[in-house]
Amino acid sequence: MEFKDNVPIYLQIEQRLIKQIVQGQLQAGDRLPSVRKLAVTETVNVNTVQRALRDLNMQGFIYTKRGEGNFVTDDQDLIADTKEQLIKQAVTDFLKEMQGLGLEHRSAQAALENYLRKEEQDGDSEH
Amino acid sequence: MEFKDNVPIYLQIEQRLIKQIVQGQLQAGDRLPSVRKLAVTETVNVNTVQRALRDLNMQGFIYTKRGEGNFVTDDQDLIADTKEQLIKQAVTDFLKEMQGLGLEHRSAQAALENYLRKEEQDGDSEH
Amino acid sequence: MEFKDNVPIYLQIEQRLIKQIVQGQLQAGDRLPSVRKLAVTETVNVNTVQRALRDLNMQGFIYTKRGEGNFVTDDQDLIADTKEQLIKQAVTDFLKEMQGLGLEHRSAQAALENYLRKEEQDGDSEH
Amino acid sequence: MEFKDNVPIYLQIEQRLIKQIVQGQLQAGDRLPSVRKLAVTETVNVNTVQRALRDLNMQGFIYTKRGEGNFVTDDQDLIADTKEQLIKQAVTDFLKEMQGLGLEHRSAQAALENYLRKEEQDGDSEH
DNA sequence: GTGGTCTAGACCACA
DNA sequence: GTGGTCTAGACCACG
Repeated sequence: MEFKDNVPIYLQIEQRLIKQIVQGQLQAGDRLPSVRKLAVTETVNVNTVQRALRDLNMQGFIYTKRGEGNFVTDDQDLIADTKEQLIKQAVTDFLKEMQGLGLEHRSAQAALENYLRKEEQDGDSEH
Repeated sequence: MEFKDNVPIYLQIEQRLIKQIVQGQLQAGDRLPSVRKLAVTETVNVNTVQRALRDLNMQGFIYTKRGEGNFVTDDQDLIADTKEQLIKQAVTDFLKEMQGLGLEHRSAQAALENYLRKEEQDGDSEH
Repeated sequence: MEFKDNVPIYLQIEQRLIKQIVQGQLQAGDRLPSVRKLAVTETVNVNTVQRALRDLNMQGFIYTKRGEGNFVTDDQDLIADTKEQLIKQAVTDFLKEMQGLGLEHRSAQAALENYLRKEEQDGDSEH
Repeated sequence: MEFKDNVPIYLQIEQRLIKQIVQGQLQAGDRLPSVRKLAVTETVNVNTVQRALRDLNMQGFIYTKRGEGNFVTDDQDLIADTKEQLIKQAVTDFLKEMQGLGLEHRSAQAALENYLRKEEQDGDSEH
């Protein structure tokens, strides 16, 4: 049983940026905030941000123009593939969590459906 | 933005035990492993285990018989309520995660359905 | 015309280690000197060495065992491919340099042959 | 182990000019571009160019006519000797590089021959 | 301004 | 011991 398995900050930053790209919040070609700005908003050292961006660079998610900044890749396939993979991960994580609570896959699905139905009923009273 | 997700160890132990109860792995009236045994299997200090058990006691999940050990509560309602709550938590976590990937609730549900269909197809070839 | 194009130290370290692997001075499975030892022998900061090793790791040339050290990959294909590529690079660099001196490829080759013939004559008198 | 290969700029300029002379791009008796023109094309300070030319003067590669400019030497022997020396340097550099990759001299030669044969095959399909 | 490199020194986790 | 992460601050190169 492993306790305290701290995800490194630079990885957290990477993951957050990847999500923003995949989600469309950061569009292809968009310029990222400067390394120093990110360091401030994340309340983290400049080097830590740079390490994250360096990784994203090597993974193809962003590209760097020296003296100008970092930009989101135009490789739509990469973005689509990543999104698919992240979704699959979220699904399996959910199923595993539910299994830990004693619910098999189809039961987990039923619980989700049940939740959504209730939510929509409540939602109706809001508009 | 929170880094450093240092969930205290005793809380992690509590959560794990609660899941085992809710899931049925630990049945009502079952005796828990001794504090010392738990300390070993969790590779953790005895005091840490004791703190976890004290909390579970206060929350009603277990009760202590002096000289005999700790036992799972017989309060089926509490167990059921907790299970329901944990399931709800898992569902909302899942939906939130999928939303972070740009999928609204019904899309998230569709992705789950999609995953399960594929899984069952592949699973058929295995039996 | 670009002057002063300083190759970063960490890249120099990477290249030197790759050559040692390709050349066989570092064999598959060999343990590298520790990060701190390398930092001393290269008279360079620990972080700089770590950056080099991290890159080599991602490129597959070495793998890390936490708490034990860094080891040369067993992937003989990767080593062979890299060697081939480095040789090709050396050849094209040589041909380009000779071209800058007014020698076309076959003339460059002739100059090399000429040099080796003389060298062997001189070498004969040494044994 | 030397890092920081800061070859002085004026030396780089000298070497480039020498190559141009040896290669025949600058013929015996040709007038060099003016100091100011060179300073521009090399994106460098005028003084730096002047230092390079002074050196070349002392080495006999060029001579200065006051009020007219700098001219390439007519000393064909000097040019020929220099060329020979630069070629030898290139050859030994190549051999040393290949040795660093584990190839002895004759193996290096074989790799060169191998490269040229392939190149000529590919080249045939291009014309 | 931008990013890139490097250092010195700290603290953590694994074994 | 090992490697991994992070910081604070310096200096460089590009534009």
